[in-house]
Amino acid sequence: MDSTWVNTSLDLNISPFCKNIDATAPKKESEGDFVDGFEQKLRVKEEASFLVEELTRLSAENKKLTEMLTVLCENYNALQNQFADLMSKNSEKELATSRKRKAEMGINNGTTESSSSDEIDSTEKPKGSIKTKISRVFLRTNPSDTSLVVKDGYQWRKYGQKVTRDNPSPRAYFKCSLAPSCPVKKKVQRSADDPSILVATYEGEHNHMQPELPLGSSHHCSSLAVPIPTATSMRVSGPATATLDLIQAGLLDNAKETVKETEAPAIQEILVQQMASSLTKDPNFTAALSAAISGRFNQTRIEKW
DNA sequence: CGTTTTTGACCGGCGC
DNA sequence: GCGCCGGTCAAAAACG
Repeated sequence: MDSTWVNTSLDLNISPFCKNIDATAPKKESEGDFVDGFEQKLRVKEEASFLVEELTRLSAENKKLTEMLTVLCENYNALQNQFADLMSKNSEKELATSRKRKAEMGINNGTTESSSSDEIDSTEKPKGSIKTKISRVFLRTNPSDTSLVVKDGYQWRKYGQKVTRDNPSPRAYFKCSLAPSCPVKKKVQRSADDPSILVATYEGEHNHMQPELPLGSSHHCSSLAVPIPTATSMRVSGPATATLDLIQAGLLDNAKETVKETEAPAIQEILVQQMASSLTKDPNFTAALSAAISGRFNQTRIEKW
């Protein structure tokens, strides 16, 4: 486990321009009256060479940052896979106990999970025969906001609401109303642990395109939720409590349809920000790096899925 | 007046 | 078989 962690102590010069330029720039018009043309030329030349040198140094630093980001992403993916493996085992146990399903394949054994999971897929719903893909989205909202609305770009029609046993807050049931034949369903319920977190569970895949968002509602809107295939969820301790949605092996292909490059899911942003904040204490660097990771991370996800 | 939401009834799976 | 529970239906109400 320890081998997957990255040494996050960076020794990078974040704002070289500020320091160096400030040190060389203070002399201006006050002296300008006393220098002749030759000295002015010399000064401009020195400044130019300095800028070129600075540019070269920044380029090298940029390259270094890019490499570190690559390593960071690789390590993150490795860690994510490890966690998914661990939690997929746990979730099977959870499923067996909470839903009290028939223990026909010795699910609690823990040593035969690979073969038993295949059996689940083939025998769980004999009459349906269509394996619906399930994904889950966690969305932080205002706890006082009682509407179970998750903006995900699709149009939903509510067809039911239930108070479940394990959670005091009601669960809302939605169907996709964009296409009559669209089989996708969505369940939205507040987290029992943290009422400020909405948990939206998607079942099935849309058989139509996602509608264009109205002008003005930017794709980068942070409240736009993006479904991510999941086996479970984890709580991350840190500056800001965040809910992560980790990927279960075998469900990855679902994300191809649901994750758009133009959308900036709040979950990813929070995750990325936390990764960046662990790199350095410099707030400027944190902001710059988190922005860079966001772009890089999205790109990585798209390429992978 | 058409569409959406609400909400109690109903249904099926599961455990006892 | 009965009761519990999650999910769905559908009539009524609310809404634009």
